[in-house]
Amino acid sequence: MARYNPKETEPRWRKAWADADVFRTADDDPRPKYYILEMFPYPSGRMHMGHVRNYTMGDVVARYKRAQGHAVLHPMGWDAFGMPAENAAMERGVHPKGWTYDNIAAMREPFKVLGTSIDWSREFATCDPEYYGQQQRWFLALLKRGLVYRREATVNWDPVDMTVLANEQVIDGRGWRSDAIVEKRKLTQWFLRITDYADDLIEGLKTLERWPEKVRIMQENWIGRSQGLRLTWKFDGTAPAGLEGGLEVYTTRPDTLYGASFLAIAPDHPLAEQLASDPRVADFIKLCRAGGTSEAEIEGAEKLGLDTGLSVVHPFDPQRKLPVWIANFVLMDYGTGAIFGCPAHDQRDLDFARKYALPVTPVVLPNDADPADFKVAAEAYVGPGRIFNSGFMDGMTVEQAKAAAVTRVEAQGQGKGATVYRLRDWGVSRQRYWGCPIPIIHCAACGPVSVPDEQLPVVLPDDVSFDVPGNPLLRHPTWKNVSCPSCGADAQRETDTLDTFVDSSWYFARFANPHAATPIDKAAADKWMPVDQYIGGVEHAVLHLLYARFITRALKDEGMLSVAEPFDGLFTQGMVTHETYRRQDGDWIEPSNVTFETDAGVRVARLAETGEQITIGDIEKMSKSKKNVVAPEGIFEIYGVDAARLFVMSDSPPERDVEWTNAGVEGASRFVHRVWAEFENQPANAGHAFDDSDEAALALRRATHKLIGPVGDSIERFRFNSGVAKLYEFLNILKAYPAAGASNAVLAARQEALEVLARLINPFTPHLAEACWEKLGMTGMVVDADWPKADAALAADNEVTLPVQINGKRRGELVVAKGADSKAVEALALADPSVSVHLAGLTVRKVIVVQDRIINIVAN
RNA sequence: GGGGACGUGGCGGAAUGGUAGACGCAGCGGCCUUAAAAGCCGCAGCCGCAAGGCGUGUGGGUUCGAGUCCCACCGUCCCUACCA
Repeated sequence: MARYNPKETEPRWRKAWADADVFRTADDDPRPKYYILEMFPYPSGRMHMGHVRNYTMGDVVARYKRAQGHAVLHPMGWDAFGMPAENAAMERGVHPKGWTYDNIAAMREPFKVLGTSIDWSREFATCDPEYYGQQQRWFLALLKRGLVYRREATVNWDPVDMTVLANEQVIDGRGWRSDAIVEKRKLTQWFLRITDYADDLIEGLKTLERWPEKVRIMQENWIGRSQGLRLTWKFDGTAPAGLEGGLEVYTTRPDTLYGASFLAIAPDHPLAEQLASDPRVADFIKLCRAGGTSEAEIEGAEKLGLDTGLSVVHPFDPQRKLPVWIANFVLMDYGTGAIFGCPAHDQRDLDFARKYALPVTPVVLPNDADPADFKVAAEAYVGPGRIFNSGFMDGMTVEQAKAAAVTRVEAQGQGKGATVYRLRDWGVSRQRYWGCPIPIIHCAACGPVSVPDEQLPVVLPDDVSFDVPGNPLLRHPTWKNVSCPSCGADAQRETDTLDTFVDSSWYFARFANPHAATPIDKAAADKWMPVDQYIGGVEHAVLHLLYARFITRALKDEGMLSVAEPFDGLFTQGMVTHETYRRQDGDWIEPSNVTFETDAGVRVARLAETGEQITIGDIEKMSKSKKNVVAPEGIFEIYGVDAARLFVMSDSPPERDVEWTNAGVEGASRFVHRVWAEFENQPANAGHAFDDSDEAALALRRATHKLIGPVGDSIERFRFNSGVAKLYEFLNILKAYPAAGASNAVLAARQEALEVLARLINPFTPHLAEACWEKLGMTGMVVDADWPKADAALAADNEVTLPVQINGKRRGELVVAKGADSKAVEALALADPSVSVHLAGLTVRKVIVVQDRIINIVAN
């Protein structure tokens, strides 16, 4: 009997699928559509286990939906712009374009080997001019709509690499690559007006019922809507230039206005900069900017302040004057960059007030506190209570006082109730080569002018050098020199490129027709959008998933799309982890160099070559730096693709991390071989001559029909590990009815079981499923077969085993007909000897019979 | 500081409020084999010879019945943050 040989079998079926072009999706397919998408990968050049897990998950669903009769769209592309290509260029002298396309070519192969049911005819990379050219087109459309603008902004500037860094790329105040101390610089940058959609993006979350609650909460917090008051404080005496109207602050606690003891402005507030002609102020601002931005530094940062000498008048009590300070903890880019400090009811303000001996006046009295001796010591009181020491607000609740204060301020013309968001507009300019060029021409006379439609795409020049840091586009001899589309004068192209998150914020809509002459083929997008199921890592919970939602809404308003939300269902999968190994000197060791032995029950790891004992470390995300990476290709080679797919789907719930282990994939491989053995053992002419009077045959048929529902269910509910467990369980049952020496009735039942099994394993192990289907002599390929339908009569039990409990403790069990009458069951239970033994000396108070479930006897 | 998730055997994990530990890994015993590997059959929460008892982080509560629901606490992990 031939052992299953995945190395021979798997490529044969991939070829059969490709030859029959089974995964090509037609736009005019009349069946109900199902669009499944995995977050497209960055083409690093290597497939990793995370990809295997991500794409297998999507493929399981895709193949299942296909079998269920859907027209499934399952496309694939490459998120191909970005820094690694430029880093490679700088480090190795290769061209980013060549490097990227080589990587794509290198990764396409293992992705195809994975056997996913992808329509490769729709493949594209974001660095294809055809793609980014269309991106430029909609960028200009949004510019025209007023959703794109330019302004000066403070950025993280790496003086060695000569580029802007994202906040995430600044580690302890230094550039993550150059290790240079990052400077704050003011640069003119392009922004997308995502804040225009802040409310829509929050409201839209409510419609995303098939998104994880966690992601919705993260987005809501990120957008950070708060209700408050913008309030202008008039200066006491002469106001500084430009601030004759006063100094505007934002607060969410207008109820505590009577507790205000100072105003504070951010070090980069215009007023602070105006005062910087005073060297004391200039020095202080410098001191504030020196502070790091790391978590630890912010946590431990001391509150620093400088009294400007200016003072303002309290809006409710003109007799009271408050000093204006510059404080390091006030941020310019939230609210108005200025606050009023109420130390009694805000911890930061309290810390500041204690340090600089400013007054602390409690104005909120906790409900059970005595006004005579309520004091705020080291901790600010932020709870509910009644307002006191507050003139017209005395006696109000916090909520009442907030409303009253806003009304009074508005009546005085000194401010307005306001909604403020934490969300900022999206800065999309990058001083980088390997990105989508921003299609703008700067003209001395006309200002920034859009590149005319007929001149699109603005294509990146290939002849660039990376031998000096900085943006090669800026020093390219000719590329940026053009004439102004508006007046014809000499002008310069914008040399900044777009943030790569722009590229990934609309690709899903482009898949509907990747070669359309407009950004989005509306008819095709109307057919396929929204994505029914999106799958990816939770690390994109805020950035990518928020940007994609924003761009979708913006493009809808532009008339390019009909849907407001791009992803109807979202699933965030866990990571693939592996044990780590280190030598005594701390060097990380690759798993392939480690051997194991068991010494007195303890696992000991040794270096393969030398036998040197090494330390088994934590289980962590596979990463190059810790060398705990297992390459999928090597696993495919040894165990076959199906075993690898099966293992990543079976070992852990998909939203949790899965630990890659050799033993685990070996277990999956054993299952593959055992399944095959059952098909091999089945005689060719078994047929479907069912004889339900044969008890064994009937039992097997029941098991078969009981399997179908739960496996499908596990896929629908993203409980793949449970579904796989059901399949394992079923195989164990099937093995109890061997073909050798079986009756015709059992052989027929086995035949049915195998025909069902081949279709149920197909989403998980598609190559094996084809081989099994072929072995059974079925026509066509299993990839085109329908999902099996369970016979309800066979799937339902006709008898049930009921546990009998006495006072909640299990004391026996009872086999009765399904749906048996409660009274009869109760009598049987009480009469059962194993039960009555435990009832001796007790009085039965009550008997609960839950039909077909359980019997509980209450006795004492 | 704010928000969220999770806590079940040696391990990964199952379990619409209804027999806790499915399934897999590791382990143990047996068969096969000259032997090993592979494969196959079986055992297996803990204590106990057994009868039986105890068991889902801890303590309470709701319920005929709680891993599951509620409250408090402990622990672990993740996200976020001088956000006014």
